[in-house]
Amino acid sequence: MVKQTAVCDTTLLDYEKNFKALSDQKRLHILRILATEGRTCVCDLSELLALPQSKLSYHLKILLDVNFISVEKEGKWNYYSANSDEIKKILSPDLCCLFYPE
Amino acid sequence: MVKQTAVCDTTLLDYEKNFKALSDQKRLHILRILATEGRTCVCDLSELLALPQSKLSYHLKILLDVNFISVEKEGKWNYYSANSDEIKKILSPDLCCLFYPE
DNA sequence: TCCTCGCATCAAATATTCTTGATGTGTAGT
DNA sequence: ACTACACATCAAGAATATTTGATGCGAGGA
Repeated sequence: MVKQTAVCDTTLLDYEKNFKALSDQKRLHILRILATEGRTCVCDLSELLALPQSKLSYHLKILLDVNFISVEKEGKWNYYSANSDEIKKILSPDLCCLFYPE
Repeated sequence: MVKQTAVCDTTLLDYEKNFKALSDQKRLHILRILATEGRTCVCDLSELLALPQSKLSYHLKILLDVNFISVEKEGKWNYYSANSDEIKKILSPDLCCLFYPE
């Protein structure tokens, strides 16, 4: 047969980026902590995850870029939290225990 | 505070692997074709996706390893199909139009 | 103003993933 | 047995992603 499916590669590219952001244990762990603990500053995350600050920043940026998390800057501190609505758009409800709040 | 969340790293590792399998445009395209067209042999996939056979095999193996697809061998041909149940365990219903059959 | 802290960012080194072309294996036809 | 086909697998190189330590920058506090 060989019939071309209608393909919106832009969309697939977007999904690729989203899944890439999720395809790392550390980032999944970050998401879970943010989802369960709520707003958390980088220094606390760094301790909770036992990650050096610069590595953590690197991974936070990746999650930020796909809008799975967001930051609020207050004085010297940056507080991160999970955007559970965005996460729910992608992930099944079965994964709630891992990544969704409450 | 700094309180360690109960973490099952094995589980996170599994999810990492699942999402890694999804984090590639070509593999997402493969999944979509299998989901919409149903059982398809490698040679047809190769044409549909305009991928050389060896590259296609590489990506099929990755999807196979996480059980998002399965093979049936018949004579000279290998027919692949999407395991939509497995996919549904991971992905939100919103993504149905892209990846789920019927 | 000077110093410190919390964090982002950068560049270099390393690790992981993907591509490519060649080779191997099993099946079917002659 | 020989050949052709459908596909998997391998090894080497190319491309990407991650780690590491250093540096930079803004917000307070002294």
